Amino acid sequence: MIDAMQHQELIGIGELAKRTGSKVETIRYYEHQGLLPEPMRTAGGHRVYDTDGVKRLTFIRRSRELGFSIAEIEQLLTLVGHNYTCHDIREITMDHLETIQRKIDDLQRLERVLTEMASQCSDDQTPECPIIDALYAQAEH
Amino acid sequence: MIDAMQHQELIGIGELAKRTGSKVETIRYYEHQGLLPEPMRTAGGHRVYDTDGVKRLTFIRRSRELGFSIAEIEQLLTLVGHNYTCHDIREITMDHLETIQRKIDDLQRLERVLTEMASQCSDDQTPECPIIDALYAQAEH
DNA sequence: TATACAATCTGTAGCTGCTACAGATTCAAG
DNA sequence: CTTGAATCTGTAGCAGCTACAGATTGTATA
Repeated sequence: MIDAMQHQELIGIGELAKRTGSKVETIRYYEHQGLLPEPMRTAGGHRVYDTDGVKRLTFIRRSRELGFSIAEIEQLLTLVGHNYTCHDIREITMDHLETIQRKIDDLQRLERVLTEMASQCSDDQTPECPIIDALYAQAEH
Repeated sequence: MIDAMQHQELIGIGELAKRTGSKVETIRYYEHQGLLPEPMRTAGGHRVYDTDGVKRLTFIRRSRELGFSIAEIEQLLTLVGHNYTCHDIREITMDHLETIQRKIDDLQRLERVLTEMASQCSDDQTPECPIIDALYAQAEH
């Protein structure tokens, strides 16, 4: 039992930031948002983290890199802490995937319209520009 | 000369919003940001717009729909007001296009990674999930 | 004309996900 | 013990709106 409380490496917020590729302010922000629990403190009030802190923040950072929102990460972390199934997790992931695909579709539409517009430009020194004309035009439908 | 100052239809901010598909608050926001000039007022202080207002706001709204930022729209409007060439306008458009293409690339990378992850899920009721494993894993490089 | 109700007014706070200060304190090394 | 780096709290800023609150104005009907 006492052996179970093994020596844990304790680190400050700067070291945590370095190990997870975060910024110190971002860590405090996550704490404030409830993504990270309030850590232990030194006598002077500085935050102290153990390896659990590193793991949790790594999870958060990787999730953010994959475009999950703070709210989605909260969901994931809550599930992970309670009882989750692979099915639950996959569902959240698939929802997120749909959001991303919608964004891609939207941007590709913009890309097509802008490319088409630019292709009609003379690209010379005259003040006649089909792009400007198009922007002033009322939306047709 | 006097004939040049023809009867202009004057409308309130609500009607302007309706005609351009904006919200009233958005119009005031654009004014505050300097995209729209300060309009005339009634004796009581309500904003009054003419057809120029409609045209300018239409321009802004169409530009926003195409993803141009407020700053880019300011550039475009300044050019349009001064002396612009088709070349100038096309350049701003091409810059914007590049930004959009970068975003598409980023999102497509996410899409690939997430699809790959989800494909490895058993999608069943067990608490073993390759997505969670991947999120906890340290980034390799 | 009186009244009611809609529209508009200004100003401020909230959203997302951080980032960047300021000014005070604490920690660690020499 | 001193110095300088790290950390502390709290607040404001970024984009592009949106959403109030509380006061005023405009307009249509009785």
